[in-house]
Amino acid sequence: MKSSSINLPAEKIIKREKFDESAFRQMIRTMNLKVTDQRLLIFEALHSGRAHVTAQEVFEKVHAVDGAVGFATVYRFLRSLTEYGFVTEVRMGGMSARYELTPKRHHDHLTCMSCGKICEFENHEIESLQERVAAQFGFELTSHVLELYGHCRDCTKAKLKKS
Amino acid sequence: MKSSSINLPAEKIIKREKFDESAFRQMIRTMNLKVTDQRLLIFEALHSGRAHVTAQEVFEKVHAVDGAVGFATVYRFLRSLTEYGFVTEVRMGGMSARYELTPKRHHDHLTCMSCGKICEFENHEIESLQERVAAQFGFELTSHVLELYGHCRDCTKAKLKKS
DNA sequence: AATTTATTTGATAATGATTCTCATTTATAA
DNA sequence: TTATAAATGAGAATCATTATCAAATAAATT
Repeated sequence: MKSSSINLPAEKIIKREKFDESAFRQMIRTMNLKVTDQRLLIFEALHSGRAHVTAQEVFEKVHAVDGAVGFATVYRFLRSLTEYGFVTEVRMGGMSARYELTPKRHHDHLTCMSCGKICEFENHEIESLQERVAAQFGFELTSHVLELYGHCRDCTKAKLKKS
Repeated sequence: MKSSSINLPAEKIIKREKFDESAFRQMIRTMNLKVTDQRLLIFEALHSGRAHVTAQEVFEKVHAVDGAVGFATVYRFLRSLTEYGFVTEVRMGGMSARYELTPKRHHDHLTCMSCGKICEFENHEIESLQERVAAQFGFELTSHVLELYGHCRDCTKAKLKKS
């Protein structure tokens, strides 16, 4: 899909906790799945580098380590992880899904349409207003998607300079 | 895509203004496009029936009137309309895009995951909190997606009765 | 350690949504 | 009425994702 959407360029690598293999093994067992090298590699790929990756990107990282791993395995496992909530799926427009290890704290995203930078934020006021809206309509809320799009300071400046 | 997502069933038909062909002709000219029967049919399809339709659904409605109209024409025109903002694209998870004639007032959606009902709402407090968040990160906001998911009163009741 | 068995895997085909191609048709400006 | 750039429709192409299935393997059991 070439489409109207932006193509995300590099994103800053975020500082992250040390890779804890045994924790991942535990998660896999929690899902009633078997611990395999492929699955550990997928976890490793999710854990290092940029926070929001496509299945394709995960595949490429895993493939670089073990060229025998196939697409299907990556997609399959990402799906399981998403179903169990260990991984969160983020979608922007019609682009391919991006995945991240579910963060401890819930957060939403603010994306720069120029450079692709993604900022994470949490805002309790917004959350509770959402609950209120749902209640007004008699809904029980199960989840939500809040994605903000705009231009970051650097890109706004850069654009001004050009014109 | 069978996937994890729900398949939207029927949605209440919303009361809408009278179909105004000349207004649509005007919009087409504004886009620097030519007025064709196909395009008027597509407008007609968007204007009547449920508010949020897929390209496929639009195609079927148009096709029922004129069996000669093709997919491509529908997709192409929906894209133009979306680019010019006359139509708004709504996406839920990995499902196919749904389109609606851009409403006069901006609004967001609250969707029932059981029956597919879509409620529209607007909440200025949420909007301005979004602006505040963006400002905190030095972003200029251009757009946002806020989709709430849950279960409507009827479906919640129905589920309770079953168990 | 060897055996068993249900899972998992990878290659590849299939799918579904959407876009592209291109020869033909058509709206509209002149 | 004509000229011509734009629009159309049929079908191929693409892209992300999922399904299929025979071969490989984790882990429970002997």
